[in-house]
Amino acid sequence: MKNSKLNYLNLLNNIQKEATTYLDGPCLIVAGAGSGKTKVLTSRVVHIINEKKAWASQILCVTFTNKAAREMQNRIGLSLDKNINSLPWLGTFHSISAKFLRRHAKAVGLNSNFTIIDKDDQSRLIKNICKAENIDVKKLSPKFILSYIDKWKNKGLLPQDVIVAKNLPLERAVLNVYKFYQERLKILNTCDFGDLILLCVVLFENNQDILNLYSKNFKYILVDEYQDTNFIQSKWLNLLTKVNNNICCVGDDDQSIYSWRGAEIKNFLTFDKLYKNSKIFKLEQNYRSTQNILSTASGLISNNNGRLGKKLWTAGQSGELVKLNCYKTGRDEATNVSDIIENKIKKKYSLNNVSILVRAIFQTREFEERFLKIGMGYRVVGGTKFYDRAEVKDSIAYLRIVYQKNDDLAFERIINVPRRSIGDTTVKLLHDWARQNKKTLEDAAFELIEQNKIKAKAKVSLLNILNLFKKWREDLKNKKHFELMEIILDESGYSKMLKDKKDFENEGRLENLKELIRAMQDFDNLQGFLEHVTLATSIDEDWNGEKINLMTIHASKGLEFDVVFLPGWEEGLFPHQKSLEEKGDKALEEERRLAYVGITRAKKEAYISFSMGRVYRGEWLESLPSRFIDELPKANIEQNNQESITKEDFDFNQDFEYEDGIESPGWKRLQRKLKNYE
DNA sequence: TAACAACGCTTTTTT
DNA sequence: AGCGTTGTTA
Repeated sequence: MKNSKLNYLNLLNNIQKEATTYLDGPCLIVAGAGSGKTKVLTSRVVHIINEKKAWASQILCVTFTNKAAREMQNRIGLSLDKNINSLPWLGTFHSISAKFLRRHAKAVGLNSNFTIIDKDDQSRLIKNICKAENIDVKKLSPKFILSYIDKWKNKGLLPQDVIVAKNLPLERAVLNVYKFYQERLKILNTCDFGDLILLCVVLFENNQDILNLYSKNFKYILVDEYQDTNFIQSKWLNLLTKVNNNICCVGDDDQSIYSWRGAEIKNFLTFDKLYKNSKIFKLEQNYRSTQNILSTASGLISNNNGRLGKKLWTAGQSGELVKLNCYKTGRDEATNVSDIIENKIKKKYSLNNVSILVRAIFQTREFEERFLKIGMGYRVVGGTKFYDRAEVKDSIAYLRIVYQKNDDLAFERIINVPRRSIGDTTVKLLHDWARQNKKTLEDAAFELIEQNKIKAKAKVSLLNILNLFKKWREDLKNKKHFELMEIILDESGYSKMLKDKKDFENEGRLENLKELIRAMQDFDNLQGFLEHVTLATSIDEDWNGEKINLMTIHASKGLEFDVVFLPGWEEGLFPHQKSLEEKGDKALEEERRLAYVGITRAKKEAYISFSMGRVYRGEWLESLPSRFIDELPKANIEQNNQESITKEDFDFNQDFEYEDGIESPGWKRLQRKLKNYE
């Protein structure tokens, strides 16, 4: 044990060691990209426990993604005694909040088995409200309403707290919907993402005893990615810090990229105002990237104003120059990137350590098409999530309604899937009654059947499915949750529906459901599983196999790769037009930080590229290189002559199919493969 | 109620 | 261009 104790401190540089061992009182660690912030955070936890300053259960550790949480959990587990291998209070803001709320649900008007709803459900609920209130969704779109609600929640405002100026009728209308929305959520015993955090704050503010319980318990609070917290999260933290005043926040102002989600960099920049006598540490030695990569990133970010300011340096090698390539079309870009990977990268690095980082997720498509064509393995991190697939969502909706009978959104989703002749008219009937009586759809169903208000055919099937719900709820008591899933899929006729419709896709759908049942076995109970489903991030998906990674730059935060490709550096795409239109200069700086995050993901090699035009929304658009390209320091960049790229394209005969002109290794391999099939 | 056509919106980023 | 929603017809 002595050994491990020495070990974790010896692995740190001086400033990291200071930051790790400074335990008492608030502190802010400004940690540049690749400066070992996760290492410091985990070492801190280990140090607190080793020094017997607190038990594992007295440490609250908040991260932004489940992946980050898991990684920390692993690292901490490795460095501690066998008998303490996990922190019960390590997780994302959302997962920890859910834990608080389940324990004290009654205090905020919920039942402890509340369900958490996602964007889809939110949207459906808003649509229902609009329908009932005769609001024209074309004039006031659910998306618009939701963005407002989100914004208000991030600022800690429930409907009664929102003040709208008289001359803003639109906002008043939205507020009106917000009121109904919150009311409905309560009746359905559900919360949305925003509620998880906001309701915790409400809980703590209205129940000093509960707040005291926790703020006394948490002797140490650690927060990762602090630059991306929003107002309500910062308040959440502040409340919990009340008794012990030991909060340690880690972050990097240059990596603040979530302002559109309500993140307030102000939290980070004014940390010392909120927490008096706080200590600030700056980690500036970078252990990740070569000097050239680092200088490129630094040069770029130096164009931003209002930075806290830090100078990243490395003791490592200067490495290769950062490559800057120009292509004629988006397709050329994809082709050439795949060729570079084939010719050079693949020989030196594992594909898992190669990543293509894009501004917007649709950009991955061009690359996917290329990789499919040449048979190169890839994974899209953050594309459609497994749990977003229709059949998976349907199955989960069954579980939800069984678990929690108030979940109207689940009820509505599956009541006529598979078809049971419970059509729109019947559902509307249920809706109207439920709304008038402030009850749920299931209550409405029972009541209206009683009153004989439902047509014979629908009535029979409705009774039938309601009985099944009842039976499954019984099953839940004495069967495993994944066994229940099989029973439901069988008895509801869902499996049969998929099997009967014999098209090619349904095979895959059945496979997905098998996978779903398998995935459920990783969880102890239904509640744990359902919570995972909604709070899981897209980044949580498979990391097995030798594959190139494709993802947005946002999704890449906190990750690192040997080689990074950054395509699509064109005005309008990066920096993105929409963001500039909405927020102007502020947005430009955030876009620049995004570029900075992208470059600093690279350990050994970085390739930046742009194309002179690409197909956008079905039509060809000429484009200009991104202004960020001009901001890259020339000394660290190798700019490739675009002539050599374009010439090749002019050479091949236009009569051929486009791809016939390509003689890349990947293309040749594909040809070989096709031959082998013949 | 299912099949099909017409329309219109999309693509910024996500816990 | 491609998808999902809405409207029309049998």
